[in-house]
Amino acid sequence: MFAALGDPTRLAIFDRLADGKPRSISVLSDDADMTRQAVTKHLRVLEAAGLVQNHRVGRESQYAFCPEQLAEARAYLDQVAGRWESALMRLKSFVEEDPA
Amino acid sequence: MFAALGDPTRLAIFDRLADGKPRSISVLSDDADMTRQAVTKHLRVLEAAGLVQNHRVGRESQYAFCPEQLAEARAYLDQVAGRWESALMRLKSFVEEDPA
DNA sequence: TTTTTATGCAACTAAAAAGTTGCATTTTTT
DNA sequence: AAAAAATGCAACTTTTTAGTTGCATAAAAA
Repeated sequence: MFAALGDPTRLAIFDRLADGKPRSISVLSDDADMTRQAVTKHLRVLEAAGLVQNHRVGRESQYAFCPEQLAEARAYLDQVAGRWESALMRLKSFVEEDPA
Repeated sequence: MFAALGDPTRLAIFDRLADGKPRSISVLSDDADMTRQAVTKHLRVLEAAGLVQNHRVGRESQYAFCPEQLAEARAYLDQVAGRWESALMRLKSFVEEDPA
């Protein structure tokens, strides 16, 4: 999922969808400087990563923001940051111990 | 920087360094199932993304966890999540308004 | 000082990702 | 019914990324 957000085009699409409004492939392709097919591929990568959801309505396929995986990514980063913090703490108390 | 964490090998290295202990390239290569050179490349990608820091001591080059960019990533995800939340709020109040 | 250990550089190969093109299909619109 | 709009599928090219190999160098150890 970091890989999915790692591509600038995908990050831009994801960011754009964060306002909650679902958008069709063609709408998302309009202001991208690449083919509709390329955008389609990116959307599928985002979908596979669980970052967006897709449902077909009539002839168009709407992609919408999906918050679950986002939360998971945040949780992971928090966990790493937490480990780092406690490592710092241990280091600190090690330095401060044994004043003799 | 999402791209840097997007590779499983790099994520593993990064995760491992989160205990705060700096490690040399060879130490990090020992239990990786790839060449030392490959690990070196990954470390440089992580360094370029500001996720780890490197400093040479004697003949070995020690890589250590670097928290700044991590915080930035968290901030970004928080911001996206925040936008999503307020979009939900607006939608909710739109639905609830105008009971007439 | 000879030998090991830890690393860097550069050229190369291989594989995955990004993007394009052409054509077919389905749903709207006219 | 015919035309237009929105997609999907598949094959293909291009670019990047991952990983390897061989050789050179600097520091530490014997």
